[in-house]
Amino acid sequence: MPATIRDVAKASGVHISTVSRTFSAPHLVNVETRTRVQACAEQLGYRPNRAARALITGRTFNIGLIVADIANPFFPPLIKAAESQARRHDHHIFVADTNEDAVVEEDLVRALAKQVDGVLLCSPRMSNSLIEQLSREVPLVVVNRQVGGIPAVVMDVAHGARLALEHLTGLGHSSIALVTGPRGSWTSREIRRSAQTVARTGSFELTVIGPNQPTEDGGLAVAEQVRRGGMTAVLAYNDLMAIGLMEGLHSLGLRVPEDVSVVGIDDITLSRLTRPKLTTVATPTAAAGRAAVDMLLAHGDDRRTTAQVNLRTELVIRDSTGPAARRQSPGPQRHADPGDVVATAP
Amino acid sequence: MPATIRDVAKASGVHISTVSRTFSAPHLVNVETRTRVQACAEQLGYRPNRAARALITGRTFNIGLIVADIANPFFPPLIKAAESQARRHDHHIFVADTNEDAVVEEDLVRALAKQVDGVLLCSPRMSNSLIEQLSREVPLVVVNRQVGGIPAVVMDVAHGARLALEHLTGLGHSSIALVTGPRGSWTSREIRRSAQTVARTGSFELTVIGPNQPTEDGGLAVAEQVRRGGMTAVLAYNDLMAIGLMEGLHSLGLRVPEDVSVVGIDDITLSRLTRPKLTTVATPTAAAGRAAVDMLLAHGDDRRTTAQVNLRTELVIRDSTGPAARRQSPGPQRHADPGDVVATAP
DNA sequence: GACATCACTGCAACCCCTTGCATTAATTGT
DNA sequence: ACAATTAATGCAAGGGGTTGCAGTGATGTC
Repeated sequence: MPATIRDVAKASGVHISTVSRTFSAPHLVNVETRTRVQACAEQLGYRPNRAARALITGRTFNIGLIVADIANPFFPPLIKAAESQARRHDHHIFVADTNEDAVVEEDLVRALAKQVDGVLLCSPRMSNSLIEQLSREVPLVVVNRQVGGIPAVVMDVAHGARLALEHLTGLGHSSIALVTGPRGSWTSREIRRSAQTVARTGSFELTVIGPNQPTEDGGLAVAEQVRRGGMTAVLAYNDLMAIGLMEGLHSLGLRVPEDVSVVGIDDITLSRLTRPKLTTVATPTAAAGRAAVDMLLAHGDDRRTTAQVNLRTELVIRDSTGPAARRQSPGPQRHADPGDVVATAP
Repeated sequence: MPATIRDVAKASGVHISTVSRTFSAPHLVNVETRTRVQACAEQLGYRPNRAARALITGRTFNIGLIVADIANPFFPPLIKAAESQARRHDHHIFVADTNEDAVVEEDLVRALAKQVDGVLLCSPRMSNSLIEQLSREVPLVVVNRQVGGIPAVVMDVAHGARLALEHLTGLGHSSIALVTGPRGSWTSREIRRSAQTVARTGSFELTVIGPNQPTEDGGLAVAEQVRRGGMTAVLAYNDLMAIGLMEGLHSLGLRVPEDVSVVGIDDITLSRLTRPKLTTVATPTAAAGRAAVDMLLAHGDDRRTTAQVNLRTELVIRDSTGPAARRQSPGPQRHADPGDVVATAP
């Protein structure tokens, strides 16, 4: 039904190649012809078929962006940043949501493959080998993951976790729970690895709880375990879980931070609105989105560019952490009076 | 670099049409040949090029979904519902974000046009005529908008606004502000139209403030105007604005609901976490997502299906509304003790 | 044993567009 | 005035697939 290049050619009495050039290389066609062709095209409502064009040129000017859960406030800033960076290079971003499902994830990469110039795989849940295989089908940049020689943007959550734990031990906590994320999450493994390393110093006892759903419900679900285990502090895989956990603790009659201190990771905007405000490890999500787009686009021009971008995280101390209970400390200590106290990573 | 159908044909010694059938109509090819072809394909890492296939078949099994702001928690439930409904029909959803920009919106529809079987246009900001024009380039379903004969899914926010205002007048408010949304928003116009109709009964005075950015900042920005105007109640275009407004009022020293009552629209999850919890008009976002996908897919099979789906909204009374100030009422009245009181629309 | 039927497979046109090359006409240089 | 450019356009071969039609051999029917 929509007009094709042939219709326009017929209407304006020129060969289709002339119509084609009118749109993709206007300087090659005489100004008179060009205006006539444009007029016909306009009147017929003709638009070049981008899919057909891409079939030949190999460029779509689209970028796919796959996230584990679009409802997680962690992602929007990343997506927005990627979008504006992409727009700067005349590209569009298509977002797809995997629902934390590795199978859906694979499916989506394949669905996007030939419709985009490359895919940004954010916090993927699938296996390394599958990622490597897919990277042979479509240019890939992974975010929050390290796999083989694939371009990656990672955040040093390991360091963030260390900062968080040191903050907690500094407050006198000696029994700390680590609430991990979903199976397949590289970030979760990194955090765990880092936490176990820190724990090996012997300054506190670490209890690992997981894997869990990385949502508020997931956090809420472990509240009971934390209570039973008698831990006085918790580091959660992300803010959403930390917030859910705080709710759960509250409904169990435990106060935060008087009875239990809670630290999240991500620093989503919501973490500033909870009561108490959440202490958390801030991750540079916008920077990650920009960097990922840049890597993908650069990777097209010259091969072998920077294979990995590392971004630093920092600890944002708010009100959900305080001195360990059962100590002679004079009650909850409040940080971050008007603004936030930020301990920058080295 | 990736293998094409020709490579597989050569490797397995058959014609490309046989390879094609092996993947798109396996029952038409002999089981021996088929397995041989599949083996070759597997070994070469061949995947049918979906873009090329779509060029002929006209079907991509993808659906585009365009939203005004992916960071607005209003959208994720809609997106998720659309996704699961789409998956049920073997389709994938690609989401694009317009940043509340009508020009970007148009651009994105065109970018998606030939990569998808249709586009769900959620809360569009562009003009009716442009929407009609675009609908000739790609099948369209609009959500939260009525335009010409284009399939639409709308929510009766007009009724919701009426419920909210009646709730407020019932509490004795006689000076109410309506904080509208962005220019170009059909929903905002509907709310305004409805509010003005209700106001014409003379039971209260309505002050319209807007247009505004439909974000927390947008809400925060009008707090001062509300204070100066002396309104005792506000109906905001959406929850995000209502929440921003509450913050703004708080920092101006006004209490909610004692000094000012606030009602939002959407019932995003966040509205249950604020303090006080937000009274709001709940919109059936998930149902809208499902309905939109259904309409798009049905529209393909037989023409002239239901041209419009209307969804009902309801008022959820929480803690951000109370009796009007400067009355002899005995202080803030609390509704919704453990659960929420829901006043269903007729 | 002649003929219709059937299961496979190949052929070639086509989807919509781009692009290297050839062709033609107009312009420039000397 | 004639060769050499240059500008504008047409031609046709793709890009990676699908699909109606025809051809092949084998099987079934009576």
